[in-house]
Amino acid sequence: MAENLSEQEIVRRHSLEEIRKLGIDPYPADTYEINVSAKGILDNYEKRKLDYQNVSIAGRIMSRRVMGNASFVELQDVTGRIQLYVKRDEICPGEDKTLYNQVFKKYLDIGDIIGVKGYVFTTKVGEISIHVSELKVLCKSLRPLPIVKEKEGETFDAFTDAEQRYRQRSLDLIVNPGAMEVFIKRSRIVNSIREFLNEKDNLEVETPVLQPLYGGAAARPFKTHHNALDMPLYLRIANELYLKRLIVGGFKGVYEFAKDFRNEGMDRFHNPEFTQMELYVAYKDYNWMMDLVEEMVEKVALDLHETTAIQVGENEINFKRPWKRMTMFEAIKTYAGVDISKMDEKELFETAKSLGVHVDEKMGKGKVIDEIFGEKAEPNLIQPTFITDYPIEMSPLAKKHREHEGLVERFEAICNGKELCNAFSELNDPEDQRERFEHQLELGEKGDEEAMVLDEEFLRAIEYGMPPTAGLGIGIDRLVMIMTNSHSIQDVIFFPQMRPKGEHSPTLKK
RNA sequence: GAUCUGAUAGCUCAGUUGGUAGAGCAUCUCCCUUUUAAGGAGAGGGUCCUGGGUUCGAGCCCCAGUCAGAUCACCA
Repeated sequence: MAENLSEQEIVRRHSLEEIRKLGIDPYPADTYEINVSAKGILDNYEKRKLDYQNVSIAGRIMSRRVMGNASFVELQDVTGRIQLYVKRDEICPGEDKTLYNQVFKKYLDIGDIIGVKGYVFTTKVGEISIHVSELKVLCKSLRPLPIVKEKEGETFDAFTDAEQRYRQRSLDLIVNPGAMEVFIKRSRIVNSIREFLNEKDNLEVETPVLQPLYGGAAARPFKTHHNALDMPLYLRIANELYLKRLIVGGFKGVYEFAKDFRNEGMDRFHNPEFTQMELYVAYKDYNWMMDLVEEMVEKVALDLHETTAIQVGENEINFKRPWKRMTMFEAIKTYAGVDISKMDEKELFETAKSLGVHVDEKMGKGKVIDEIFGEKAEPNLIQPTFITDYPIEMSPLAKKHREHEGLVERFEAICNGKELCNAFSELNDPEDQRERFEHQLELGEKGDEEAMVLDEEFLRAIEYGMPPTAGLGIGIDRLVMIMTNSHSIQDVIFFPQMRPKGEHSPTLKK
């Protein structure tokens, strides 16, 4: 074991032992009372000096400048950093100078966690600091920390390696001042949505993650096994079919922030587990749902940024209501220059090929339309836009369009060239639903691995009768990416899935 | 899955035509009572991602692999 340790790790273990020998517990159990934050002091000290005569604060040592019998320390808490002025004769008022000379100077390191008490003052050079009168070791750190420094916006020795940041998120959060920001915003976005939906009298619910049949989306699932029941179970790819059963049961509006799992590729837009918020509201349709989505996302933007205009990459995106609305056919006509609304399957294939859109013989009519849209129209949709009325083949859970044959009452909101949410007037005709499932089974037999399976329990539920219902699924990770101008989904998920690597690979020990 | 790029000290990175492995910070030692990306001076620290190959000699060239990033394809 010991021979694997670096010099610095050995030194820190030695310091730990020395601290113990001096009778100091390097990992004390009792609470440390804190009455102030780093940011609080920096923001308010000038105005309210008297309030900072007896401060108590704890945090991590991020830098240290020892000047003999006086030292400067940067202490970091959750709000930021504050400088400490540690003077030997202040923390060691008697003859015994061990706490300063031994413990503080020799055995404490960058990365250790300490608690201090003292008063706030301004140094000669004008930096607001804490004059320390008491210092307590709260946690000894055994690994050296990357030292990131900043001056006038320039960063030195930044800990930027994306792989390291994702694999060691704790470290990322400690040393990169902006790292917490995105996750705090994520939490605020979720709160904002929850607040919005609760306000409108919807009920937050929880439905199974482990499902005997997976459904509600076109995707390949993760499969697992229940030992006692000796049966396969699937990690949910969506919770749609369960939430609709609750609507059958009589709830007016239900929603769930659901972790969904899809056994597919990973890239900057996809993580195998991701969060989706699904909402179902009885006696409403997709037009009503569009209004709701606009209102909700506008509120999220305002809650987060106090403006509806948000810079995302090179684009400024404005979520102010109302958003543009166009049918899928209109979008294709606008951006690809062809009117496909009256075309049969053969004409569609020819059109797709002439547009240079990748199609193959296995694709049905709906799939071809979707391909054309996805390649020609979607990337052009930067400002939030509702695309409505999708081909029926692609939407086995959506209600047939009240006017147009071959279409369903479905919309997606597209933003920055990517889908933001997906919604429809939910199919509540049980016989139609059964036929759609059967069609999916046929697709499955032809080798479509993402085809849905027939869920008899769900059919039984809607045979009792589900009121007309509007349903919505909105990708929370994607929304957070846009709202925080994050380039990759890995930047908005604390622990994105990574291939195990090296000696610390999480392997099962049996 | 495909293509391109990358992996060197705790961190950020250099490393020339193939010829003793480098810097800054961090660490260690000494000095120092208001410094600030780094107070001053000195010292130590390496599985050059892994495994083969070519060569008198490989961090560097060749082959295979691992992991990551970017782009593309599929999915939210």
